[in-house]
Amino acid sequence: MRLRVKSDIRLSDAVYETLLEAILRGRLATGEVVSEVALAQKLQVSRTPVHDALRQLAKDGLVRQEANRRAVIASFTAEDIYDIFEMRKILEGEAARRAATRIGPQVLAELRRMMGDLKADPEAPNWITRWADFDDAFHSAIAAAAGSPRLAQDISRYRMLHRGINKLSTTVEALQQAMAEHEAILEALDARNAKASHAAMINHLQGWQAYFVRHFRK
Amino acid sequence: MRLRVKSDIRLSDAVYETLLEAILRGRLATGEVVSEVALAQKLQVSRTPVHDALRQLAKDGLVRQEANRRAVIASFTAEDIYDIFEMRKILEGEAARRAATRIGPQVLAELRRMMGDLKADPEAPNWITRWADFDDAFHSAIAAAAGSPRLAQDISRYRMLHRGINKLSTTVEALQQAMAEHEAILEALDARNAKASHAAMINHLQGWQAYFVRHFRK
DNA sequence: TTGCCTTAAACTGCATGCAGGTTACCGGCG
DNA sequence: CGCCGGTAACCTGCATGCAGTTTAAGGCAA
Repeated sequence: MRLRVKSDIRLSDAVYETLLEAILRGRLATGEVVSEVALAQKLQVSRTPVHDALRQLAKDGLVRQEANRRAVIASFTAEDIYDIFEMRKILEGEAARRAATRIGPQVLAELRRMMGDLKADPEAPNWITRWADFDDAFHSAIAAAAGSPRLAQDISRYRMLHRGINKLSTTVEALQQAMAEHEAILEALDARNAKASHAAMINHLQGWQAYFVRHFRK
Repeated sequence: MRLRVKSDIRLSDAVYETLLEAILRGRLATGEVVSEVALAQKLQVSRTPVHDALRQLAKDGLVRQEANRRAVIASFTAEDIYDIFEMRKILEGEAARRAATRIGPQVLAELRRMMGDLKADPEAPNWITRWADFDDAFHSAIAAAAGSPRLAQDISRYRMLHRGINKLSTTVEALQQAMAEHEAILEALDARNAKASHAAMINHLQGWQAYFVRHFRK
């Protein structure tokens, strides 16, 4: 692990970003215990900014940190996963509803283009990575288009939590299924149909929710 | 201001609680700049736990804290207030919907009792304080009854933000109006009518949203 | 007076030392 | 062989010193 200093002024922010990415990419496994001292050594900083960063991550729900004990990368029960998806359905469902009458045509076109590329080349070697990028762009764009900064931020938080636990290997079939659901959402947005957009998004997330809860293994 | 040491192990948690309460009670005004040094002296602790607490509050959105600058108690624009209520409508509306088929009769009865007490004695000297307690119990109970820990937590966060900016003196008339709306929600819950509960909650918050945005003064 | 510039005081972020509390290893006992 | 207890290493939370930045006060010019 290596410190990534973007344009952060505070060292503690850089540490936060670094640890966040490490967790989301699975380089820090769920349930793993990490000590401030060890992280500080790895990142070549003192314990202070590491301590700060861990407290921020604890507030995000990505780390559990009890007093006087080392931090533990959060692990989730099946109930947690279910609950996180419940929140995504509430928040992203509402975002889709609002985005239907607000999302810009050029954003829509860009999403269509990305999806078309993916569908056109299902055998590409980095297909899954590209799909993840598309998924990210797709959900972020809808969240942003809803026009509420706090809604977008909360959606981002729950998608982050989701990625933090996304260790199970999703099959290509599941992704193809998700793709079809994305397409349905895009169509509803294109038609500026708020109700249909809402329903399509809920349906999409419900499918993933069932999939994740079913394939959940500690 | 005085440090309240509940059963917190960490000093920084105690400082967090203390500052949180100070902000929510208006003892730290919005826009006020506070220095870690000054707070540390007031609370008789070193700067370290104060620093920690301020970063947590920043993550809650109650404090703005740029690098190398003193912390500023968050102030909100009219758009912020509108946005916070949008989130409350989304989250608490959904909570009411779910609570309709889940809330326990004894909880419902307790809420009814509190409301009855308030209605019976509208001239009590501490009526407004008691109303605030009731409002808190009311919304918290519904949030809890929805059965999603994360939904409850997010609702709590936005209600906290709301209280943080609730500096304008609400009139007794407005509270009476809110009381009637609460009654409507209770009736819908009592009837186990999810749709009506949802609508009543949204209606209630919409009323407050309009009220707050209208009476907003920097 | 008003505005600007200089400069000293004040403040934050980070490193580090210390005082507890926690963890883990190891030997002894059952 | 497993379990327990003691002890030593380790770790966290807090205090404090330092370096670099921000803030604010005072003086000078217009």
